[in-house]
Amino acid sequence: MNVGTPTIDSGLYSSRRMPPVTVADQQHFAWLARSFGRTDYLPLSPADLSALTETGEYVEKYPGTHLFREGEIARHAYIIEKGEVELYRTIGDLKRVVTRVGEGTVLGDIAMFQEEPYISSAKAITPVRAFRFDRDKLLPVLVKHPVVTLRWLVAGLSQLESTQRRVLRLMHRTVKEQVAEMLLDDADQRGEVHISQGALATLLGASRQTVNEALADLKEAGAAETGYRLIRVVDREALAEAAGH
Amino acid sequence: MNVGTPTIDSGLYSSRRMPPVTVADQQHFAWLARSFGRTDYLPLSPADLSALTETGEYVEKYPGTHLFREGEIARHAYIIEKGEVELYRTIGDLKRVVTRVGEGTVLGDIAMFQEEPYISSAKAITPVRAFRFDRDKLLPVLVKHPVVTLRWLVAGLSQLESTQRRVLRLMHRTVKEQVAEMLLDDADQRGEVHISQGALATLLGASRQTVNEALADLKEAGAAETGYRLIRVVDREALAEAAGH
DNA sequence: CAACAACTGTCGGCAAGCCGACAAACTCCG
DNA sequence: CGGAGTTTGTCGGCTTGCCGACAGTTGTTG
Repeated sequence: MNVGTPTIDSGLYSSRRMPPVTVADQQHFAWLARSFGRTDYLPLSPADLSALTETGEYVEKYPGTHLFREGEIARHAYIIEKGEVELYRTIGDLKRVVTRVGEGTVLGDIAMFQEEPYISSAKAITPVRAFRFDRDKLLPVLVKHPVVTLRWLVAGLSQLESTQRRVLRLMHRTVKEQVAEMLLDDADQRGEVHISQGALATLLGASRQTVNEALADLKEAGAAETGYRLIRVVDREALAEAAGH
Repeated sequence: MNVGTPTIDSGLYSSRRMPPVTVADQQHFAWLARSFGRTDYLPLSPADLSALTETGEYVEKYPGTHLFREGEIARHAYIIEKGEVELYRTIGDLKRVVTRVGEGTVLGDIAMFQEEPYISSAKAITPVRAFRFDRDKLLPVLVKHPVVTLRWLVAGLSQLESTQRRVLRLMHRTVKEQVAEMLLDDADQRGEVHISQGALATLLGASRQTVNEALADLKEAGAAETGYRLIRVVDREALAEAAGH
């Protein structure tokens, strides 16, 4: 989503008593700034950013491992720098996927701020690199840096909006329409989506067979192609058509 | 359409010259504080609260009138003090209900913070009294009062959580289960829900007929009773049973 | 390279739910 | 009181999508 927003605040690295700023630092700062919403709005100050980097540390996760699990007391929030994470809840012995998220998404903050158990589990799908905020360090910093808090707020609210949109996307629509729209939304630069049809079905709350049938229709219409754990967008026009504009 | 919508400024809180603190003030403060999440967590200071009261004013809305409409540039956010508001979006010529909300809910903040058009329309269902925040006044106050911002953040995030829950509630469940759960969640002290079956159907994304059939089942099971624009919970146990625990 | 696990593709039977239609009941208001 | 508008209750026909089953394909691992 935030892809292609290369807004590096020029005056950012001229700050005072900081250690020499490396290229890695610059990338890190720019990335942190981007992650909290649009950069042209209430930009984060260098002080804001460096304060944030001291509220936690980077963690790396292999596919299949958990960032956190449902029920654990939330002491950390995460922001994904690279990779893909699946959020799910277990109800009874059923696993229900809440959503899949990628680069720039903030995770676990809901529970962390309220110091309650995590509402869902977060599992790495691909290799994941994420910044882990420490609650006890973060709160004082947020109180001292209101602009960062405001940014966080905006980021949280836009996530709320996209979830509301997802509600509407689920309601009143056939699986074929949902699949088409999902492909339009989630295809990468090459027009590919790397996901198994089963996982896609879980995301949409449909059965694997029905998703497969929908994909067969889309293939026949020349809108998409499928492979092993792969769906490729061939004709965006046709997909939009199938999604109902 | 907004004919006869009285925008009443309470006049109570026009300060800057430090007015005496009245009983009404205290009630107002307590209510504002409650609305932004749990009070035992990072409590709002009196200074925080009085700062907030100067960032907007009260408005009153008759049933059927709009607090704001989809597409208007968002310059205000609202917090409902009394009454019920329906959030909906129009897609094509279809009206889709996003949600219904009541006392304590914050509205329109997503769009306001980003200074973008409102994403959905907000219409009063019952007589509504709400506090309307003014963007231009609010932002400076938030920057100066980080704790308030943090509270706002927590409020926003818990709304995100309830929306996520709603996604799960919609998926994989029959209309009967959804109706039962909705009744359990939304019944008032007398165990009554005042809503037409048609409106309930729109909320759940189902047809009126199917909802009616589900209610007939629940009636037969002795779990609920129905009347004109009214559903009464008779047996919570049985309802929970029908909802799938 | 062989065996296994995961994934894709397809079929038929069955249930949930939508739609149009219509009668009966209820509210509101002059 | 009476009529208009809204809401409830119910029917049958039809579509979507779920489920179980199974065969074929692709990737992985020892």
